[in-house]
Amino acid sequence: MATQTKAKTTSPALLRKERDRLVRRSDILAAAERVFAANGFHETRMEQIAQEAGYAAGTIYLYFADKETLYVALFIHKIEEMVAHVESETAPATDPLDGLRRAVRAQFEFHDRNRAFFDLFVRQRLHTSPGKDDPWAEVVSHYRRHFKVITDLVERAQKQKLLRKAPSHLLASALIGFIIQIARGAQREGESKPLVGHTDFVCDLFLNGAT
Amino acid sequence: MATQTKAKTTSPALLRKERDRLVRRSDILAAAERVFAANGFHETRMEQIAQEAGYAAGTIYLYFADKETLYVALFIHKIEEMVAHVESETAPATDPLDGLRRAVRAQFEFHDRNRAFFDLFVRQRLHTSPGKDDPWAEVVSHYRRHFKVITDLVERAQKQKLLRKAPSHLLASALIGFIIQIARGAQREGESKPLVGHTDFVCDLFLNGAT
DNA sequence: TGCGTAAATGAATCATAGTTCATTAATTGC
DNA sequence: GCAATTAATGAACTATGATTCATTTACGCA
Repeated sequence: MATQTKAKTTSPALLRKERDRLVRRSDILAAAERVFAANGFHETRMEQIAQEAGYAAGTIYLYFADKETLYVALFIHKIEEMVAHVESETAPATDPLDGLRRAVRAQFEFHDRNRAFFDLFVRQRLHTSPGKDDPWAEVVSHYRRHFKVITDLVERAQKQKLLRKAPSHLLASALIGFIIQIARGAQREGESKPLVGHTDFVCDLFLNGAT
Repeated sequence: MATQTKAKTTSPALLRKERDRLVRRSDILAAAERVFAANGFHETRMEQIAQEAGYAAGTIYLYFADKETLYVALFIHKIEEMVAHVESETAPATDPLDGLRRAVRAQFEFHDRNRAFFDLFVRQRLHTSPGKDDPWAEVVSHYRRHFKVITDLVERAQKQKLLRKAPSHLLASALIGFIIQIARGAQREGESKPLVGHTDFVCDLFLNGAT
């Protein structure tokens, strides 16, 4: 095989090993997502995750240091997915308001595809006590990226006088808060209709008010 | 003793007993509030609550059946407090829009006085799996009362053509979602300014939109 | 086909906290 | 003041579940 073509790394079928390992890691992460999303962190047993992934309990520890590490890894993975989705859906926007509409839709889409996880996400404590090197600090910084996508759109809209003058983070909060609240309401009342259908209403209300 | 003056109940200084017991119960509840609010349910040790209340660990069990019962009791107590506050502040309103403004202010006030608990509250899972007699079902019904205060105001405003035609629960969600999101943002960024200051902005944005 | 390495297993370990309850202290009525 | 009743204590008991690790199994390579 054309393996060690160049330097020290790039082993032969050792790459396959590496890749397989990542695949298995992903499988565990996927199983963890299902179980954590259904039951929350504390109510989830490592045993359940292992079972869901088709492994024995001990095996998970070959891939993740401990339960919390696994949980944080899952969070970061999912937030990245969410941000990526919103960013890519937003990219083709013709103007900032179109961008906001796309962001709202993308947000609802992610939601509809990740009901249980999203609930976990919005219920996560997002303020880390400064001082210790809390693994959650990383999650918070990812969360900020998500928030920033919206804030940036708001700011661009403001520059073009499409939105009123006001602290952009407050306008962004209004929009995001509304989305989350609708989602949680639907969850609480056990509704199963997709949420994307609310996109236009949300945008209209946000832009024009309830009057 | 002038005990059975009339019928069966109303004992002499047995009433004092009863009252004292309730006071001690309240003390424990207050201690529980501080500790739960600071650390969340799972991270809170019964030992801590006992200490905070100035009792030994076992004593709590003379007043509450177990940890969850205590937690639920606290929740119900606080939500009642919140609803009562919002209702009483809303009552003197001259018209539905004034009522909404008062509700927003009252909500922020409660917030400012109960930061930590409020965070606990908004992060609580509010959808109970139907089937079992989950003690949380009671909490959810209390939550609904809170939500209903806003919804009713919205509906009255709609009847008077002060607000657009739209499902009242969605308009209410917009308003509540915005309030919650602002509060969480402040918490996340460690801001300590009171939130009541946002009242006018929130109302204006809700009524007139971001344009 | 057989050996050496890497991966998986799952029973055993260990730690943590919720809860109990025999004992002690306080309070009340006579 | 002194039993009797009630409340508080906190050490001990349990249950639970995360994590470890000695053992087994599977796999890659010659």
